[in-house]
Amino acid sequence: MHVTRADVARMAGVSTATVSNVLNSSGKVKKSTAEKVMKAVRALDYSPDMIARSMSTKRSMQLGIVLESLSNPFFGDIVKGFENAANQKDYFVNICTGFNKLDEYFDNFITRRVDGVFVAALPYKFNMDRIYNLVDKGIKVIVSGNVGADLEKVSSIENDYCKAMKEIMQYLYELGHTRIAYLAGFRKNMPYDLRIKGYLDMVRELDLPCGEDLLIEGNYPYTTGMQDGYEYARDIIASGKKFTAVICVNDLVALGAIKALKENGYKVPEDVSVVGFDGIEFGKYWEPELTTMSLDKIRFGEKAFEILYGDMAGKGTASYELAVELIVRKSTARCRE
Amino acid sequence: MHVTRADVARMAGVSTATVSNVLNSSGKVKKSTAEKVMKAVRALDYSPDMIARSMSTKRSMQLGIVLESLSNPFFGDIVKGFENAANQKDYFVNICTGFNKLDEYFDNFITRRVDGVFVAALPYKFNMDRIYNLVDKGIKVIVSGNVGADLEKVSSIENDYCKAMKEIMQYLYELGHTRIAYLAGFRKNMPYDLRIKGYLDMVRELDLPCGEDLLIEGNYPYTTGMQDGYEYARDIIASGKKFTAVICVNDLVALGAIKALKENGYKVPEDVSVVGFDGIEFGKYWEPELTTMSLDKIRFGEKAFEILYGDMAGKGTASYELAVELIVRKSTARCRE
DNA sequence: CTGAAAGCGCTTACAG
DNA sequence: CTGAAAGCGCTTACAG
Repeated sequence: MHVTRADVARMAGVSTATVSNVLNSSGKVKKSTAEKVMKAVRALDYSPDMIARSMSTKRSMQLGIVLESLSNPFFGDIVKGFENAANQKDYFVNICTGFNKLDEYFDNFITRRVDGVFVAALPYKFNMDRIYNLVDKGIKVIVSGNVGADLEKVSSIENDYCKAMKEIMQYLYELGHTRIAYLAGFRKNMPYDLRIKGYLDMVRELDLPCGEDLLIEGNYPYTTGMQDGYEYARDIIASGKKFTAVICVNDLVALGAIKALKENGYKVPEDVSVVGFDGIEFGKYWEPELTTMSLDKIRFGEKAFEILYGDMAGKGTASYELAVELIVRKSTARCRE
Repeated sequence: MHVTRADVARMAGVSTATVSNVLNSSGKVKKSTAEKVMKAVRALDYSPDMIARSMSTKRSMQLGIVLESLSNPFFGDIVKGFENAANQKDYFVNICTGFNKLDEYFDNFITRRVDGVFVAALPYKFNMDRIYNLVDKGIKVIVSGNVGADLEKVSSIENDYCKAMKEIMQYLYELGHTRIAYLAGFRKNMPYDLRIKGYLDMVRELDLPCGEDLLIEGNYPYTTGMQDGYEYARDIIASGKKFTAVICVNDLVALGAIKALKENGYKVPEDVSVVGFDGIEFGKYWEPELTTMSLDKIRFGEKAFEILYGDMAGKGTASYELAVELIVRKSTARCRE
């Protein structure tokens, strides 16, 4: 049979309240009593029922993390960082990865009484009102991706992508590149990618001859895998536009783009320099090794949890911006001519 | 305030039992009553409390999936397949990714009353007794990785790696290769990788001149990422052993190995052919494109859930073997000489 | 077809 | 320092 607190209490000759008190180490139980209780716990191989516990405490000790895909190791690392940090504090994390059913997840969060959720999905996938609805129900949330969320209600964690992009542009410019393409993955009017803003700002600031002509927008559903990079690069080559450098919205896109470039007779970096974002491990082994704007993905996940934890502990929402770092490898070089 | 079944019942002018009956669509409620109830549900924006529900039903509708890492997209895809299938049946899945704290997870599964768990971690990481302990507590489990588990107690899902390996060997042999190395990642005496068995069998069957000399064992902690592949390949090159083909325990290792090979002046596939396992997307974009023994990772995750679901539904344990398929690309070629 | 009531296994003031 | 009791929000026989 299933052993409960009552069994333990009976064996130890105390009340269930006392068992609770020792198990939750409230410190208000005499040492000798506590020992009796622990002995019974061990003897019966008793393990507390978290569900019953949640029922009383109104805290499920469950978190949700929602993201579209795990095919990009970038997200895998973020999940890992988040989950490990959460676990340290006795939270379990539910992974929610779906491309088309985010709404269902939000309903589930409410009905399952999760304590908090980390939304790392593409923002165009959901409605901010759904998020606020969670908050109204007492669920803390942290978002990522420049959703333009009300920071009184939800926390946020971002990378300084605008600055990062400017840094890349500056770097490329100093290498002599002026015809710099950007494989953006998203569309210009989508507000959540500050990379686009950084790019456009620099095009103007540096007075680049290409203007906005080399900003290659993405197409619905805006996936950003290797295949997409391959296709975007193939398209821009086919268009006949001239360029000597291409920045990509992430490393996967960059890797796919390099493939297309090579197939079409371009040498990387001799003919065209390529830069990615994310700093996934693969880039280091690519040929040529990928120059990338890297960030600490594990740390990103950990930090997201910390902020969420703070909010759950009553400290209120917070926002944070992670540092990114340009890692120069072999896919970029001085512009020839 | 938080709205409960009692509120709904009051508004609809029925008992809470009736509300339950319509919400669980037991079909024993008059249509007109059900409509009254649903109207109240909507009016109050009521959502059921799964925790309270679990409390009565003794089912948490939570699953666990444990794996070491998400850095390899191979696992990301498996998680995705598993999670999506689980979600279809109203299960939430807890992701448990830790390299060193598997035991904690097992305790948590019990205390949190998960209904089932999918253990996709390296078997040397845990003790089978811990798994059986879960089963004794009523938690269904499915394992992967040839743990030599008692199939009366737990389900299993495997790939036919032994056969797959033999197929690769045969393929390479027909291409004229006889000095075929295997970067095994694990040690020979570890029982859970049937690839090793397949390799050794074929070495004998084909009467290969290398004997066991080209079986390169892994070192603790037996990680199998690109860095590892890079190092294993570097080591075998340094050893001076002659080989014309190398099979790798997974694609990541293969990709790292190719990098090391190239750096040391070997051309792939002209000088040495390389084959991986898994069929992750990256291989397709590599240079050269990677020949690999591929399997449907999403399907793998889905199938694992199906089996677990069957067990949870009382159908008992089951075991399943997934088909794998050799995808020949550009990293393998006829042996010259 | 519907309702009263017991029960699921905890926690937490409150009394003593 | 310890215990009796109410409460958390559901489900499920069982009566009617």
